[in-house]
Amino acid sequence: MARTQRLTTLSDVAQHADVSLATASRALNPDSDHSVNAGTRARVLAAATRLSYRPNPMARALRTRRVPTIAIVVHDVSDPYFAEIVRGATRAASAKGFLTVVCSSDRDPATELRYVEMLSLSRVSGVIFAGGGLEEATYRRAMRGHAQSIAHYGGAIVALAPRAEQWPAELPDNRKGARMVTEHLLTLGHTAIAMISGPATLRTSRERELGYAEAMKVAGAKPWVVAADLTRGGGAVAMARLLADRPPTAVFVASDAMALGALAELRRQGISVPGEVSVAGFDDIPGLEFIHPNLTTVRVPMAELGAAGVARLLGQLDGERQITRVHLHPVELVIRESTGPPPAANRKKS
Amino acid sequence: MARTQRLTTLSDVAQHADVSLATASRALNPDSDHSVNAGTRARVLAAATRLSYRPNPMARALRTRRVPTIAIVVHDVSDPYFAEIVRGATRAASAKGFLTVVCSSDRDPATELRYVEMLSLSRVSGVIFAGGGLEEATYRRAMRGHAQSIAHYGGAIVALAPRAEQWPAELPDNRKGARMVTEHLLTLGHTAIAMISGPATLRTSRERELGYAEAMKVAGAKPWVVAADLTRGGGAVAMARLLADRPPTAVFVASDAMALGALAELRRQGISVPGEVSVAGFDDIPGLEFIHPNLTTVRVPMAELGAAGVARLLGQLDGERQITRVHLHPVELVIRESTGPPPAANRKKS
DNA sequence: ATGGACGTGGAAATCCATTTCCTTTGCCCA
DNA sequence: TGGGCAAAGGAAATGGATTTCCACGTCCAT
Repeated sequence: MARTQRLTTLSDVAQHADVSLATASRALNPDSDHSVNAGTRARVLAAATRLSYRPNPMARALRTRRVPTIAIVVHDVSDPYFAEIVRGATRAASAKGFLTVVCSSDRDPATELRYVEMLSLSRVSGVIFAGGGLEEATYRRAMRGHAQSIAHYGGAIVALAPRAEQWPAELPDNRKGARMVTEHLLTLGHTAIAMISGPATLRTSRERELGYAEAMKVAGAKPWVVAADLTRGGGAVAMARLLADRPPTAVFVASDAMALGALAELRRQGISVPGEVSVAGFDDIPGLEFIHPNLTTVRVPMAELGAAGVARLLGQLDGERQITRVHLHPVELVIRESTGPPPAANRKKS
Repeated sequence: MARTQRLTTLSDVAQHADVSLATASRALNPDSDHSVNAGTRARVLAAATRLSYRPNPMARALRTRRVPTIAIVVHDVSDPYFAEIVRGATRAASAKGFLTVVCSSDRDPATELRYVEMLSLSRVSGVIFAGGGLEEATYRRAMRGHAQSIAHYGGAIVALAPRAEQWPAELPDNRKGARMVTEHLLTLGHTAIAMISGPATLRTSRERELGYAEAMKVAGAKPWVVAADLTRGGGAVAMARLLADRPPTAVFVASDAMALGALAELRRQGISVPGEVSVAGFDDIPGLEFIHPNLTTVRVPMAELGAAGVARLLGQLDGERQITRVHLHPVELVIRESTGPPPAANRKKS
């Protein structure tokens, strides 16, 4: 097709600067332990600029056995939670000269495994797992195999959600966040507080349930958890189920996506929020201030999580010593409009 | 850190199969025009399997000057419109054994240009531009340079939004969609129909404005366009501006993101939708059915656009003949709750 | 019988930057 | 003044696959 034109190589630069290949390389990579005379370096740099030299990433990758690319595996790029993480990660990565490949498994474990194998074969510098993994034996075995081969060639792995695999991790403080938001509801006077949680197989769900249960226990209130799909639709279905049963005065929803669905279902049934039922979410995805009522939630620093994952990964590659396996990122309660005191009738009871 | 262990190389395979390096390579890549004896090939294949040989992608990339990855450049991964496109593209790409790198410029032209240069140096197989470009001279010159070097090494380029550069493109039928939605509002009886459009520098905005203007002209109504940032916040600001001026009875907003902001502003001011003002969006981003009122909009097949972009790109790489430079994808009017007849007072007037 | 085509295999060049080893030079100190 | 050492430069090996060029043998046609 299009004729491939020869770009300027290091040896062109070396010739123009009248030095050897080795010296040219060293002049351009000052990190090396081999020093270069200031004058010589200046000559090389000048030649490089003049010829607008760009090192060939493939040659460099072949020699250094490292691709300047990191991968990020998510359940769904279209989910704002993951999208934000990706945003933070790509920004941090590109600042360090790394490209980011995004692999979206669409919540299918087989797809995820296929991706990870592909990544391991491509010898990416590292893989960031933004979402949780399954506990299932086949999945875990396959994943362990891939993780091992990644480790074999010197690739790094970082998780941004709690996982069975004991990988280095940058995690939001799920448990504390759940406790905080539940305490907020309790303080408002609620006692019939239900929780809509994610799938039981996900550790993130379990951590958030734990925080909720702790706060409820301290207050002497009875926990009441419904599991749902981690999507808007899942939230709507779960809320319908709660309402059909014995309507709570407050609902803690384990993710904002689900909370949006729950809110929609409440409106569909003409139930006022927070007048009759208070709703709180988790994550603080962007745009919550544009929906009605503005959702009370727990802010998870998603973009920061992504950036921290990249930093951690790069640190590992540089052979930095790992002090702790898990870094916990603080979360913050954001009180907006969707939570308020329970209706008078209920308050009397308590 | 982790000692990088030597993996089996092609020369290991060649030794075990007792053939030369060249023969081993040819046996494993049957596409070559150099034939290999069936028996010999079997020996090589057996050895490869036995040693669980995997070709080193870096070495291969260095030699063939091509990496099996395609890049997709977006304005903002967190924007649902782009997220959907990315979803469609990555899925299609991975089905063909390609990885996808996502580059999010965060709406900064300089960042975008940096990315594109990086991509061109990395010799990615192709680049998909999901968003529009600027008209500004400096930007266009730089972009032309990068595009040329991509073409030089045989990389492909595809656009998913109208751009000044005459690249092969898979585009939504913006003009028709805008016309359709405007006609819908006119049919409902509106005449004071304002449009909140995106930045004038974006061709997508201009195409949508064109469709709107056409429909308005046919109906003998006066067009009235306000430009805004292509974000929720931008939509809110623009709506506030419209309301402060001379409130229209209907507003066509050129993107759902902006429409969400506009809707929020209307609610903030206590204006009922569609009772007092009708609102229609564009794109049909996912989740619209969970916001209130459900937004009338124009469905753009975003994921399909992404997939079509990948298919087009791969076709180019295979040297397929391009019949037409631009493929137009049909859009569809989706009437939901946010549009209705104008209030009685206004209807009398008309 | 000879020239040419074709099928099959190998040696070596190639892609291009990084990194070993050396060698040379200059300086300091004993 | 000679030994030791550091600084600075270069030649060549290295990473691993693809591809070019060449050689050899076989078979068909002239």
